[in-house]
Amino acid sequence: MLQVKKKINDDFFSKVYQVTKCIPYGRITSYGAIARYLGSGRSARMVGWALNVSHINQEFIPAHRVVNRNGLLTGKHHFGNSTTMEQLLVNEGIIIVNDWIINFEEKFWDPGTELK
DNA sequence: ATTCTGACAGCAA
DNA sequence: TTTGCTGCCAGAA
Repeated sequence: MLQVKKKINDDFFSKVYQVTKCIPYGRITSYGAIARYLGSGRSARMVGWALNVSHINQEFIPAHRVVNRNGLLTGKHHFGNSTTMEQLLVNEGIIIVNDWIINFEEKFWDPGTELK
């Protein structure tokens, strides 16, 4: 059918939510890692897009644990207050200085490796 | 229907 | 090395 309405519930977004919700406490990952895990390595933008609408989701999505591959809190501005994301991460043991995750590699959590 | 944008990432110059 | 463009997919105007 032409009008096959894609259900967001079973879409790329949902996968992003699943993976994101699987991120353990005190761990972080990158958009690219998630995108790669989903099969589209270069569709990292979609991951960010999904997280953008994740706040509409009923479940709490630890989107603050998802940063770009540089370990920079690029999406901190989308958490209401610019400090919310940083606060949450710092609260989980992530060391952040000037929006940069110092122990990024240390706390990095790869869905493709950790999750299966 | 077409165009632009978007919480990225990779590659080229 | 740094800067900039392109690719990716989906949604909004």
